[in-house]
Formats: sequence, C-alpha cells, structure tokens
Amino acid sequence: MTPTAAERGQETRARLIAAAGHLIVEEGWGAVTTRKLAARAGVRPGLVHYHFGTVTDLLIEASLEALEREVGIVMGLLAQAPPGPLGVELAVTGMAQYSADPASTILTSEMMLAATRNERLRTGLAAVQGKWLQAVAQWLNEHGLTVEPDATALVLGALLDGLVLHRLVDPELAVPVDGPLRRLVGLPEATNRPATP
Amino acid sequence: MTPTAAERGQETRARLIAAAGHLIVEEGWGAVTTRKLAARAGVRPGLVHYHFGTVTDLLIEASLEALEREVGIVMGLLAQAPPGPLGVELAVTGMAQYSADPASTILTSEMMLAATRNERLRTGLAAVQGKWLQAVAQWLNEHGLTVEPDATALVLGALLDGLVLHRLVDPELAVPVDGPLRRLVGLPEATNRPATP
DNA sequence: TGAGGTATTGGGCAAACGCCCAAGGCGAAT
DNA sequence: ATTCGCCTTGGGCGTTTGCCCAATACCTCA
Repeated sequence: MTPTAAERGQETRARLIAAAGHLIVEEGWGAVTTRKLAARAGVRPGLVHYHFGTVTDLLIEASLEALEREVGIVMGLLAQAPPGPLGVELAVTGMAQYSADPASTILTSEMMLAATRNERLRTGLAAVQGKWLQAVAQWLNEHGLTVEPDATALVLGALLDGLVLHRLVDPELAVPVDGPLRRLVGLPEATNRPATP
Repeated sequence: MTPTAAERGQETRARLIAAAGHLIVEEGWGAVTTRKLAARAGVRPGLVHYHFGTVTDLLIEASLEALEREVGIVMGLLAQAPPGPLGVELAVTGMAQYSADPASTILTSEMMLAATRNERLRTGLAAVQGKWLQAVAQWLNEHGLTVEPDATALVLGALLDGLVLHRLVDPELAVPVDGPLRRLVGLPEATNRPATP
C-alpha cells in the first residue's frame, strides 16, 4: 500500500510542475525561484535540482504541459458545438463574452515572451500553436466557413489573447465586441440583440 | 559651455530611462537589475538609486514614457492617411503586412503582465490604452466607418499585439490576414489582389 | 538478510541582488 | 572667497540567488 520510491518521485515531480504553472502566472516567468517553487510544492529546495537540471528546464516543461492541457480542453468544447453556422455563432458570442479566469492567457503571454529569449521554448510553443491553428481552421471549415479558414483561425487566436490581455489592464473596458467578431468570421449582422443589464 | 550639475543629472536620468526600455525588451521585466541598468547606461550603479527610489519605479516610468512615444508616432501616421474608406484600406493592408521591429509589442506585453502585479503601472497603462482607443475610434468614424467604431478599435488594438506576439513565436507563420481584417472593419472583399511572390 | 537503486535531507558555497551612505567634486549664488 | 545645492564616487550592508553534495532513509530483489 505504501508507494514505492519511484512513485513518490513522480508525485514530487508533478507537484513541482504544478507549482511552476501557478508561480509563472502569479509572479512572472523571471521571478520564479528555486525556493519559491519548493515552498509552493511543499518539498525541500534540494529536490528541485534533483528532478530538474535547471529552474528554466522546469519552467519550460511545466508551461508547455499546462498549455497543451488548456488547448485540449478548448478543442473539446469546440467539438461539442452544434454543426453549421449555428455552432460558429454560439462559439463566437461565447468568445465575445469571454472574461473567464485569465490565468491561461497570462501563462501563454509569459511563454511567448520567454520564448523570445529561449530557442527550445520557442520551438515547443510554435508546435502547440501550429496544432491549435490547424485544428481551428479545420473546425471553421467543417462549420461552413470556407473563406480563408487558416487566416481567420490565426486572427481569431491572436485576438483572443490580445483581448484578454487588454481587458486585464482595464477591466472597465467592457465594450461588447460581438459585432466586429461576427463580421470577422463572416456571419450576418445580428438582428435581435438581447438587452444587457 | 560646460553643462551645469542639474543638466548632467537630467542626462543621466535620460540615459537610465533609455537603458531600462531596452533591457525590459531584451531580458524581461523581472530580469532587469540595478547593475545591468547602470552598465547599459554607462553610469555607476549607485546612481540608479539616487535618481529613482526603486528599480520598479524606474521600470514603470521608462515603459510608460516609451509607450506614449510609440502611440504618438502611430497616431501621427494614421493622421497622414487619406480621408474616407481609401485611408482605412491603406491602413488595414499596411497593418496586415505589419512585421516591423517587434520591440514595441514586446514592451507592451511585458507592461501588461507587469501591470497584473503592480497597481500603479496598471492605472498608467490603462490611461494610455484608453487614449489610444478613443483616438482610433474617432479616426475610424471620420473615415466613414460608423458601425461600432469603439468595439472595432478595441478589437483592432488587441489584434495588433496578439498577431505580432504569435508571429514572434513562429515567424514561418506568414498567413496573409488581409481578408479577415477587411471583413473586420467592414470593407468589401478585395477584387484584385496583387500577386505575392 | 544483505546489496543495490532511487528519493530525500540539510547544509553550504560563490555570486548577484536591492538598497544605502559618507565623502568629495563642482558650478551658481552670495 | 565662501557657502550652498546638486550630482557623483566607491564601497559596503544583509539577503537571496542557482546549484551542488555527502549522508541517510527506504523499497526491491536476489
């Protein structure tokens, strides 16, 4: 019943990776330190450099893992959308009101900036980004949006991050963006808009 | 002819602010240190804390100053665009091919993330952002784009940053985004597209 | 039961960190 | 000529950093 040494090791690794994901968002990529990681994971500082060569190695592995999980979740949601333009409609209006937990956007932005200064992270991030782009383009295509699905997917992805980032700075900035988004994906103008309190 | 002490002081201040602007982009907000700043500015380390209370104070002042200068430049360019939809057309296609020096986008993103963790920076950044938004919305309106100029300006600004950031990670990602951008601002589809080699 | 392997402990090292300050330099004002 | 005020020097304070390592605990398997 007691876990083996190897199992405890995997548990410690996982705790450190989870701690890294939180700390990057809360303190910023460059402010995550060996001791903060250990404290957050509830382990001794020496373990950080037993399981990972450098702090940067841990940050890269943790952030890529978190991002891939996030992408998987969003793609799962997209897959549940109704077929045809109605699905796009729902997804777009959902995105327009997107004001959920900004942690994933902060993490993504931190990764992009860190990727500017680390080639290995840049490569890994580009791979995830490409996969996401291709999947969304195909999703758009399958939902009847056949005009430039690739370009539209790129713009949509970039827009999502940029929008959340801007709102983060000024939460008062609650301008509804349904209209521009609808035009972007080629949907007709909304005829009846529900009253927003 | 020899500068007074006060004049030399202003020169030193300016050199430190310029150094901070470069270092934030090159090393990341959290990795800018007293000694790196002094070395980059060509002054002694002690001077940093003579002219600025803390390193963070210097970073905030430098980044806000750089961003305001950048916004001023872009708005000057917009002011030179021809009137009417033709001006929007030129500006949009120019933005679509925007792949200029990404330093300003990196700086802006670093500021947004740092603003998450510093209320004073958040306030200052929100002010600049609001000014930019209002100016672009008015510009769009004056150029005949009267449908939701505020929302469109917000989407446009967020999109600019997001696009550059994504391209930074994957420079191969050279999908032309003219089409989605044209739809976004409500321009008709382009009829004759020049061949791109 | 003893050997072998993995995970963990706890301490430590050199370097870099933010910030501080007494002493001195040097035009400007008196 | 002397005082005044700002800027600069050079060094140093205590803390924190990334990374390392000998010793130990504990499970597994022969």
